[in-house]
Amino acid sequence: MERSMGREGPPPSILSKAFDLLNAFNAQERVMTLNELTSASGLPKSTVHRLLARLVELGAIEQHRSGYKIGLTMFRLGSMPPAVGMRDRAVPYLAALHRFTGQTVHFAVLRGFEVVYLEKLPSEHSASVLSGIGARLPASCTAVGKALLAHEAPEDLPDLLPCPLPRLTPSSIRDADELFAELTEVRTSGLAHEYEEAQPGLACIGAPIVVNEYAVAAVSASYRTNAPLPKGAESMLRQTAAAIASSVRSSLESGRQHWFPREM
Amino acid sequence: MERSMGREGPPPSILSKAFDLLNAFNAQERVMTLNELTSASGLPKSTVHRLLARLVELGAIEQHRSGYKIGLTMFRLGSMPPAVGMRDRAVPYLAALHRFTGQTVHFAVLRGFEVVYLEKLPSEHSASVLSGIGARLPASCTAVGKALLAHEAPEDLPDLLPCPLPRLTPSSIRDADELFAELTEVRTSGLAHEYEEAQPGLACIGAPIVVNEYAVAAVSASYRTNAPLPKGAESMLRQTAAAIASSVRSSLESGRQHWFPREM
DNA sequence: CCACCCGTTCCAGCCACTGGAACGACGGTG
DNA sequence: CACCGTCGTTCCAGTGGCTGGAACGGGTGG
Repeated sequence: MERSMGREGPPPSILSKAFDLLNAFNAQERVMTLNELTSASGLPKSTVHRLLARLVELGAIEQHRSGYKIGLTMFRLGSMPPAVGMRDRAVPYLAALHRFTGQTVHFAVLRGFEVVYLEKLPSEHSASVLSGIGARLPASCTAVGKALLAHEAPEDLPDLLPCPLPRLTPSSIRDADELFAELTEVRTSGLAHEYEEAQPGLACIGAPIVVNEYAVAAVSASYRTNAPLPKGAESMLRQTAAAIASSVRSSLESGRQHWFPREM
Repeated sequence: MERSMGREGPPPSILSKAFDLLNAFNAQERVMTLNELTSASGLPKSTVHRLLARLVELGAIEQHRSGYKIGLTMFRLGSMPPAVGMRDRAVPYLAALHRFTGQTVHFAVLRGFEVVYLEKLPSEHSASVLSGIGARLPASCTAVGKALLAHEAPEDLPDLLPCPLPRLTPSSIRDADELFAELTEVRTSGLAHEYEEAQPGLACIGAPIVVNEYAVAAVSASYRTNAPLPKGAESMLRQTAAAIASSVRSSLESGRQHWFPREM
């Protein structure tokens, strides 16, 4: 279908199809039927059926009265990335920040030029489904992303930046130099800001979690543009980030894990 | 290798090998090298190398300075099973129980004849690595397992029970009738007990989380056999289970999810 | 300098994978 | 009751992705 062009795509392996299928599940409808999966994944029905049977056998998918859902094998594997350990350490502090601000709190790491959300504590009235757990967003459009990019080695940045910066709203940064300017400001102030750059009507303050000179993750608190954050939010955010950083730092020293923080 | 016998195993697909590889990662050493994975998975080195390359491309595995670790794609998928939503609802109550008892708290669901641990809040001095998050244990050897089995339809039980009951210690139940007797007692008392049946020196009290006549999950608190639980532990356990049950129940009514609880 | 371990690459043969098409079971409709 | 649409399931011959032993190169240590 997309190989009609001269673009010689990589030969589709059964593995990539399997993950296409798994990725066809979305967080909203956690139980999907075969035909839904067929159209959502774009694979031939016959192939989907065969793959489902195999994946069920492996526990990656479970049958749910004539429907399918992600299985607990995926849950087991999904709790194994090193970053998850960091998330677990951070959660209590995130909860405190969440209680204090009453707004949506995010916790994310950087992968390439994207942020990946490891935790999200939603505010009461959160209709937003962007930025669910595990979701990826362009770093330049989010407060956590700016906080993380600001602490990357400046010489690495040009390699990371996609040539036309991806944008989620008209307010999203479009110019690389403008981004650089913001990043240096983030580095001095210790806080990153985002105003309707990811989603209209929403803004965000973010703080990096710095360990060994690197930002291993970032926290943020978002707020509606028509209802500002409580007064002490900024300092609370700083405290949260600092507390998580020292927790991570101590786990590096005492723990048996000898990897460097930047590779979470 | 295991096809030397007349046993005609199912033809090994690339998918099963991929999951063999993923399952070769264990929670302790979260970053593994190619040769470690080769021997841990039992696959030919060449195959492992090829699979790793593909899985890295898909984000299922990430490279970590000449090592490999589970990637965040797995994290994303691993947060999608419906049971995870239930876990998130339960965690605050589990934390309260954990604070009260000071001992290891478990939260698990039933899959076939095995329990799968969705959450584990370890006590201070927990050396035990059995029953990590996502791990599976024979239901008959654990308190959560007994609590869950007790609320299964009695006519389904014989199909679930493996013919020789799997045992983890000399104290593990070996007789099916003995198990049945215990289950009826669990049903009347509302609590399940386990004494050195999963691990020597450890015991457990478990309570089912009952919604719509079915046990959708179970909680347990474990304790050393030489240091009994605090006095109010049993009633606290009951309260915890009841609180989680009503939370789940309300999420079923208000929520958009219309599946039956037993299929978590 | 050699021995050893690790990760990487190569390649011809085979067989698992492919996906269009046909089938049978429901459930709603005229 | 006949008809139609939808869903899950099964079939099958062609083919190209998978296979894994073996050989290669780079690094470390003895």
